[in-house]
Amino acid sequence: MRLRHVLLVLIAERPHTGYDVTQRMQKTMSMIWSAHHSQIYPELAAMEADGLLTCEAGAGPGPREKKTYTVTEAGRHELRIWLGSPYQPRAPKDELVLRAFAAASADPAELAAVYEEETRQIEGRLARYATIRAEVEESGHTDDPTRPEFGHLLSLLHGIAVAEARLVWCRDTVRRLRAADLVR
Amino acid sequence: MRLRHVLLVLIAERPHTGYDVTQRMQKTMSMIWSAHHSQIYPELAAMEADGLLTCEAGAGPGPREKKTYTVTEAGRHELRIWLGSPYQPRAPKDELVLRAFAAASADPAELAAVYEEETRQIEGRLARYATIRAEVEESGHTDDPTRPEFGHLLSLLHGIAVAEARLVWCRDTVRRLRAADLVR
DNA sequence: TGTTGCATGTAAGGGGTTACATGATTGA
DNA sequence: TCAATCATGTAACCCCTTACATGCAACA
Repeated sequence: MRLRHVLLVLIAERPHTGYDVTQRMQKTMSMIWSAHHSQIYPELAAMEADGLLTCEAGAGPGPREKKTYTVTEAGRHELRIWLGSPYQPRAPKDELVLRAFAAASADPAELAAVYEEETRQIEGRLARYATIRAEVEESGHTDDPTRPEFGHLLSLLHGIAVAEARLVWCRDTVRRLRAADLVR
Repeated sequence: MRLRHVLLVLIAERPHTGYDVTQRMQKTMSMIWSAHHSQIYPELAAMEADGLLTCEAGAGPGPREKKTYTVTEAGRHELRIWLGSPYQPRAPKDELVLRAFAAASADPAELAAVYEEETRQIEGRLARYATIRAEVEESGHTDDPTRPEFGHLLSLLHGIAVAEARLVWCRDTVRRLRAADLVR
């Protein structure tokens, strides 16, 4: 039931439609979580049935109604319980690291190219994070723990820290693989 | 088809039984990947059916035969193809970061306790990584790209780098949450 | 007139976790 | 005698991705 908590977090900030949630996941929230609308719409309906959300329906642009969801008191309670509960990490499943693990079965030059491309990707991501960070900090609410921006900055700082660590690792990996390729 | 590649990587090093693979995932490989035996046994059977593995069966300790799998030439080919193919990252889904994102809906002191516990967990993990690193480096094969230890060290260095970055972030997050709690 | 954005839904299938199930050997 | 280790399998269920499906409004 992890998506349920993601949806509670977002809708607790302010009311959202399923479409709004989908957009936020694809854009600003993409370094934390993502989900497809095909997963979001049924879950929102289930959460309403369970009393965590209420729904206000109105005329929509298409053939169906547009539904705006709001968190109920029961929903806020569930959210607080979850936020204080012990954290149980999932096993990391990282294909990039798996490939490094398998280096002995690879062509070093080919594998080095994969990590070189990844350094470029991470550099781009870091640039985007820097832009978002400037926007969030400009809001002036990042020291107020009752404001969403406080938490947004925290998660952004995580994204930046981990991306930087991976960037250094990727560069070192390219260097080691190139050295290995010369020896060969 | 991601588990398939993990199994190819491990069995390409040397023949494994399903039990061997399960053990390695739970122990030394846990920072890269993990899977339960209920997923591994059927996948090994499917890979044999697809010609990526061959299987040698003998008397086992229990009611069923013990099966040792070896990678075929087709399996090694598939592995090389995958290692050189473009990397497409999955969306990160990190509950710890999601909680930070939701800080505005949390009790700051309670949330700080969650991150304090996580710093302790990471410190323990880093100590275990250091032990494994010493063992791998002692083997003396970490500069030879044809040896499994070369790749093992690379992935271990990733685990260490990311764990250290997260540790710094966790400590900073505790500090920010405690400061917020005082203001409140 | 064709594409993008808004807005909501269903269906099929892949991947993963938890639980159920069996049974021999070794060591405390 | 009780627990752990070795060893393999199935079944139910949950979560997620990909693809199918509809239709209006605005803009180029």
